[in-house]
Amino acid sequence: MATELPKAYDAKAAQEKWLTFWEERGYFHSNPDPAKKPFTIVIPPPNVTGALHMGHALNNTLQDVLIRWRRMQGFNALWIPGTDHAGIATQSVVERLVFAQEKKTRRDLGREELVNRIWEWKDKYEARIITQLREMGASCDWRRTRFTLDPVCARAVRETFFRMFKDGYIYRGKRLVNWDTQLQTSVADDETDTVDTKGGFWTFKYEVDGEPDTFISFSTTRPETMLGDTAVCVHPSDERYKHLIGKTVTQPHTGRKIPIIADGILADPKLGTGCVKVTPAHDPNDYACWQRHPKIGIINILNPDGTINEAGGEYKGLDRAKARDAVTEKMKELGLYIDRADRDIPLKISDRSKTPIEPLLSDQWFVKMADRDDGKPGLAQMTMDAATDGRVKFFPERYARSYLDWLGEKRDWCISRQLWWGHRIAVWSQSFTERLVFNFQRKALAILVPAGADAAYQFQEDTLTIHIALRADDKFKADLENNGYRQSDDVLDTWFSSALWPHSTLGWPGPALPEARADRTAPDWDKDRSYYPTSVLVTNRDIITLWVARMVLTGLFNLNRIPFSHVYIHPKVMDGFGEGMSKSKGNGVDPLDIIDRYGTDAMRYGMAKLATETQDSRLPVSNVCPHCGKEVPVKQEHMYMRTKKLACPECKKEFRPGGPWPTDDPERPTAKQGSDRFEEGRNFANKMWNATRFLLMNLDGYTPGAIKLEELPTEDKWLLSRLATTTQAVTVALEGYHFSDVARLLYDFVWSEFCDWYIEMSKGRLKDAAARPLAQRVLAGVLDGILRLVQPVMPFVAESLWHALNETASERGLPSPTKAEESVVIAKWPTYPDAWISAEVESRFARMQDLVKSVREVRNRYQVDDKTRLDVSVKCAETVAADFNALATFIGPLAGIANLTAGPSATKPKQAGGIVRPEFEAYVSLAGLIDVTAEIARLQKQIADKRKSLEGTKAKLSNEKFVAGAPPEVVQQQRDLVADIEKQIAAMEENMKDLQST
RNA sequence: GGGCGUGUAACUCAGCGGUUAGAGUGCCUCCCUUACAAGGAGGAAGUCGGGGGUUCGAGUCCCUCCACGCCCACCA
Repeated sequence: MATELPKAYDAKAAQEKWLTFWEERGYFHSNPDPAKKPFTIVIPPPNVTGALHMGHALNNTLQDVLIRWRRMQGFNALWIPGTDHAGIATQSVVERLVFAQEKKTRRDLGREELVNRIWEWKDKYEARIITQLREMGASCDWRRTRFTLDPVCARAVRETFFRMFKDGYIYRGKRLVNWDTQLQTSVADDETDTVDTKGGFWTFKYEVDGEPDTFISFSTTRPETMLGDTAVCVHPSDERYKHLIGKTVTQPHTGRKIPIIADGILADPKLGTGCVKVTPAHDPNDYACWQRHPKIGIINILNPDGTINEAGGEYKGLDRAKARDAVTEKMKELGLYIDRADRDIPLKISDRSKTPIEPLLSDQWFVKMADRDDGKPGLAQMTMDAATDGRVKFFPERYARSYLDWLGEKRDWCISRQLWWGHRIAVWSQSFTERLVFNFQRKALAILVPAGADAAYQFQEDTLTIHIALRADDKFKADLENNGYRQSDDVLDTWFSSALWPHSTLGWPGPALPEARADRTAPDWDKDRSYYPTSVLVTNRDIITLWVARMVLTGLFNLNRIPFSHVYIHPKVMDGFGEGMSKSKGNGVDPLDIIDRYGTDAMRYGMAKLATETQDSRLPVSNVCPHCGKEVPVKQEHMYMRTKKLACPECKKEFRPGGPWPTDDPERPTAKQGSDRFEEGRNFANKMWNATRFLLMNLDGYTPGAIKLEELPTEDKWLLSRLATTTQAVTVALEGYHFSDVARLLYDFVWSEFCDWYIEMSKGRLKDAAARPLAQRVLAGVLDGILRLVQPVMPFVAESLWHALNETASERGLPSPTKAEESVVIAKWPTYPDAWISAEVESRFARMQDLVKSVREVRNRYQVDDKTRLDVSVKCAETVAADFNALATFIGPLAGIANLTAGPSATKPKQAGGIVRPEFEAYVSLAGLIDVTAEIARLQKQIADKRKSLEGTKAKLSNEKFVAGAPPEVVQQQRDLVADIEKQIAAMEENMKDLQST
């Protein structure tokens, strides 16, 4: 006797149970295995800044679907999890926290202490992220969990930096950074906000040297930068100024003679006066101009605190705002001031200090992307080639373009960051004030650094600095430090370590050095390299340039092999108003809210469903009232924490809208969020649960056995045809990363075909002792296939049902039964014979469905009693082919079914609705119950519609161009259609006559 | 400014040159029928953003306009 399942699927219980089960069995752990082809994915490591959001839920669900599917297909599937230290983001989160709690800045704490605090934070959030991933069902190999700052990754970073440094790909250069004058640090672009601010637009003039009364005028929004002007620039083809090019002007505040130059990129004749002052050290465009015209020079006028430095002469020490006034005043005195206009100017503000950013020139480390003339490959070109020659393929293809366009600029990559949280740059430097000393030290290096040491040097001529990079912390590091060399304070850009992720996680460069061995779970590159290159990278489009391109770059640089052959870019989850989700907007949704309310399987199904080819997808959410459970749709004003309380329209009690609230409020609980987009998945899981429940209740006396297709009843043949078709389609969809199709195909087959039709039809057979064994085998066999197909997307419900089924029917399957695996996770991905797919059977079945639907329609329209309903049903059933005798119990007990035949019909199931002949007769015989007038009107309209479509089709066929131009099968299709419509019209007209005669 | 993408039912989305444009949710009617009310049966609901064009044939391809989203650049 089968165990009876509870009435509804309990997602929570299943999740707990199977997570433990899977892990105990070690299904997700992978070891190199020469007998199996590897299928590898590395997770895009989530930042340890906080909790996972819906974007992660989407990203990880899709990866898990692929991994679980490939595992079933027999691949050696490995999914490597991990997290990213996310330099700036994490450091600033912790700095803010420390300041909020202790009123201490990072300077108060010091480097070591701050870094310790961040490690504590990291441990906490990493654990939380891993827990969340596990709860989403991610089948990662947890024993291989990596962190971009752990010893294994650190070693890869150090090695890569060293190699690039040694080969001259890494160099020291100048760069304008966003300088925060209050925090006295540089900040990344994404740590700044640009706001329109009221400002001025000043116009001044400089007098041309040697030509009294000849002036050249220009405009600026930042007059104080005149102190750092090193040129005045016009467009080379601008007739107004052509004659002045090559002459000089005297910068009045500093007395410097500066040239008038021509630069077609910087100067735009149509803007302002057509002439522009050039301040290379304090403006990105001017800086670029200087790079094109290095002889004009570059002068930094700012101290790190935002005051003017000695280059500003008499203005030295003034704050930049005061300097602005003073400089302007001076121009007025000299009669060189023209005017000032009010103007809204975009002002960059530091996110953290909320003070204006100053562009400031500083020394930074760069990776050179351009082509080289020494025979070594140019990194950008090399990386581009991998995509153009198809070694790396993008899905959808169009994203290759962002990758190529961006790399095509071959802009150098600034890799140093003035932060404390990250991989500290392993370069020891010393600057000298005298060239002689510099040259001497340079020669003496051979003595300082012993032969055979893994060290590389660079000599920076402009600052008389020697840079020494070390491959590891060798013994002589102390000697260096004793001789005045200091390790750089800077750390590497986070993307530098993420760029190595596909090979650093596998233990490259191996074998492990002592510091890496300290990590007991360290991978072994010698063996694990067989997982490289990985199979597919699953990520979103925002980081194609920042991350994807750089992984390809370092993969090629370090290993001369691409890191992955496919890049699948999935859509973004937007809020209900079409905007991207972000912390600052406060419109994010917590996946745990969704899991809690709908179950993990439902969340995963929902994620798969929205992963369509082209579109970003909106996720409108509701606040679920914490008091009564009422769903209150989220409005835009609820976000950004603008609405602090909401009253439930149902129970009138107050709560806070869901969102990232900094503190709890016992008076006003925060609502969890829900979204009806996950109901489909929840219902689907429950549907499968109940289909299995039904089967288990009808499995008494089950015996396994092979089936022969030709001996099966039509509905079985139909079901197997649909199963084989669906299985093929799902496999193809997975191969092409069409996750939405996967979800839809599964849903349609299981619900609309297996449950709605087949199970209903099987009920009669299950009561019939003779027919019962076969029906049981087919049901069990098909359900077996369904669970396998569903497992990658909805593993928890699949596993629950798999085990339930194993209890009574552990031997099952089609066409021949086999012993089921102990878990659906490791079951084989199904394949079925092509020969099962039969258009003829499907068409016959469709005809039957049409008839049944018509009867139902009539029944519904006229609320007839049971006796009459039976009459209609009988009448209908009599018209159905004998091989559908299973219908007996489906539409009503059957009496005297004759060998009536209904040939194949071109009608498809979805075209039901038109009333066809046989059952029409039946209900016409119920004349007393029918509203004849209404029915006639209805028919008339239907006939008119048909006529119209008939005419259209006929017109098409009488068009010579169509007959000649369209493909023959299309023409034939149209001819069939005409015949079909004519038949339908004839039937309806007959119906009409019948009706009129009543 | 450049690039990419999107406008299809009340909402969220499929549909990728060829029958009468589909699904889920929501809505309306009936049904607690021993798998499932998280269910069953049926129904209403769309000049496929506007305008041109190509084609025998256009949600589907081209042009253009209008809205929206994302990325990159720029705003002396």
